[in-house]
Amino acid sequence: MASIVQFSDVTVPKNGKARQDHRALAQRLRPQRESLPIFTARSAIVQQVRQHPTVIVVGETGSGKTTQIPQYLLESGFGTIAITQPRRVAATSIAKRVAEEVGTPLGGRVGYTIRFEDCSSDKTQLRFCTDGLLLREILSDPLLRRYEVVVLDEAHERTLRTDILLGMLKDIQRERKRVSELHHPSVDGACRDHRSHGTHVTFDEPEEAVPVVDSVHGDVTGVGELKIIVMSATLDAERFSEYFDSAPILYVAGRQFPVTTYYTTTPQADYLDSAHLTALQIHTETPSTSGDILVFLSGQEDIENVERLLRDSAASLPAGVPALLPCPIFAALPQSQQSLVFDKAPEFTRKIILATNIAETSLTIPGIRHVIDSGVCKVRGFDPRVGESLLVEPISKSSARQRTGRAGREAAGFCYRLYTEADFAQLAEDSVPEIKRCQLSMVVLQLKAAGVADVMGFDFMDRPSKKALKHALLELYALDALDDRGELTALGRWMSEFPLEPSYSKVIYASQQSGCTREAIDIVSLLSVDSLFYVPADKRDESNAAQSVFRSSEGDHLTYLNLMRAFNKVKGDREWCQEHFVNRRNMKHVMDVRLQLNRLCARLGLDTERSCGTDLDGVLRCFLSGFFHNCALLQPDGSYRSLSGSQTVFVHPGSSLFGKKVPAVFYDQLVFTNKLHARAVSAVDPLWIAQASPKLYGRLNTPTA
DNA sequence: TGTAGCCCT
Repeated sequence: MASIVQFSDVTVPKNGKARQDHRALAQRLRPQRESLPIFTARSAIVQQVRQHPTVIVVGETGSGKTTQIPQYLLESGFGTIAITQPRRVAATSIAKRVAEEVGTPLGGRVGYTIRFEDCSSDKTQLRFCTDGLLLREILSDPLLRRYEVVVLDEAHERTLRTDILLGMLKDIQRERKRVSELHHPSVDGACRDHRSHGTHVTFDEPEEAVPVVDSVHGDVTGVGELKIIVMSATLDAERFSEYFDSAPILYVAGRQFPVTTYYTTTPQADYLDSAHLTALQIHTETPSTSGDILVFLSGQEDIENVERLLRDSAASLPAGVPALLPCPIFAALPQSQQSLVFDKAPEFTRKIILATNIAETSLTIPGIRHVIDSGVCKVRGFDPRVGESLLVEPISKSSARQRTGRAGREAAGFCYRLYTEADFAQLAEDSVPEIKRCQLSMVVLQLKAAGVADVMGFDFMDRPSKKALKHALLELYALDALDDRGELTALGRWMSEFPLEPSYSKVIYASQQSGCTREAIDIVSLLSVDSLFYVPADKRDESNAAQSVFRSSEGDHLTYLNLMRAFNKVKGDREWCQEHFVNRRNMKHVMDVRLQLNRLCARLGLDTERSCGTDLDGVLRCFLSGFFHNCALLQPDGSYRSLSGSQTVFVHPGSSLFGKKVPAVFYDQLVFTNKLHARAVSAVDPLWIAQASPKLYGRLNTPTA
């Protein structure tokens, strides 16, 4: 019997050559692995993980903690390990590197799983995944029993998903400890000691073992304890340690080159002007061989303004000064233009990269030796009373340090902060965690579905405001996802299966009765990206004309549907997208979401082909059953006033209803920038709104006179 | 009348 396992390791004749190649590469990479600063701490790290349920690891960039610690655990006999990353590219690229170092093909012992892409197998022992994916895994496997260790990387970023994971993993760890003791009642310290010292003795299941069934987690037979490793790049590790019952903190040295930091002597009135002048000064006073310049700005508008200033200056540089090449980069920029940042500049030319926060963590641009930090960024905010906002705010100290560090990746560098040292001292130590500044309806639904009955009492590392939690509970109640005792309804359970905000899954639910599931899934998919079009600042009229072919007089939802139909007709042709200013990468994402939703709906027994044909009013009514709280009515003065908040809202200039006057609209989202802007807006009959939510607008149904 | 930081399922 046991020989089956041994054979599978030896007899793979076809891949024999490939396996040798993998091993040879791993051998070649070995000296490099062993020269990493973290290598000397190898046995200390493993020992700490054996001795403690949770360990905090603090390591600077280049310490190798992300690639090495999982391997150390694997080599020491730990079972299956999940390592989470906040970003998809990080999960895939790190998995590739680690597979090379381990010497096995990707998807074998080392693999990754992200949405739409699973490169793992039942052999996979090191699984790199996104934090959001592990969160969803909890819904189908509430104790994460397939993992012996979970490593939470980049925890200092405190993304929404990291924070929920922190709380849920803490719960799971406690629960697994409880059930593993339940399952081995006769064995006290001795057995656990054995396990925790990692002599990797595996115990056979006791013969008399009967399945242990738990009301929330199902059969919990044979569940061992869960090890948690929290990895952070900043020194705020004490908070993680406190949260995990005084977990030990391990510090690992990094490989960052020194960066000289300069401040302005006086506060700057206009950071765009200062950024432009500072970049010019660096460019003219240092040789272009001393590295490229990276400028951090708040958004697209800033970037386009500084780009214009630089282009003007570039035309009149003194003789003998090399050329300069401004390279903008932000998330909404099409991929083809984004990639210019990574291209080598022509000879005697220096790149000046103008970036948003995207260059702070999401991507690393090679060749940077000078950083200019404006000290600001755009921050998403949420207040149940005001709604969402997106405003320019000062960054935190840790964010400033992160930006500075971007100058010292390859050699010693320089950072120019466009604010005074006194202003720096005034900055908050860390940015406010996302969980305290976003809508929580999806978080609450997920927690409820994972069996957390008392959401208000959940052990958050940073607690969102009571007001925000109550707002989410009320919204879920209005959507019929929770009953009047706050318990998950059958519909709420059904909605939690969807990787969507609850409003959208409600729309899909409602579409069954209206007979427009196909249109509902299409439009929900289309709304899953920030922007379907890319409009360059200097081509607004041109793009307006090109996009008018999709425009529906009823609004954006049906306009988007027209776009998808046209996109499918030309099979997503690259040139067609360019001609119509359609963001092809985002459309690709839309089509991936659509496929996933179609499969999920089919699994849940929905007829995904049910279409309403040309009766598109039914589609809009269907959307109201999820968006009745996002409605506005036309006022006598021609403005729109939101129904639930009584605030004046403005139709976004990019909307097909911009400048039009209709009696009532609903919108996908409301964001305050300089004004309250409604994005993705459609016209509806005011009567439909009242009918969509008797709970919220019930009184509107009864005549008052 | 005038415009969207970043990321995830």
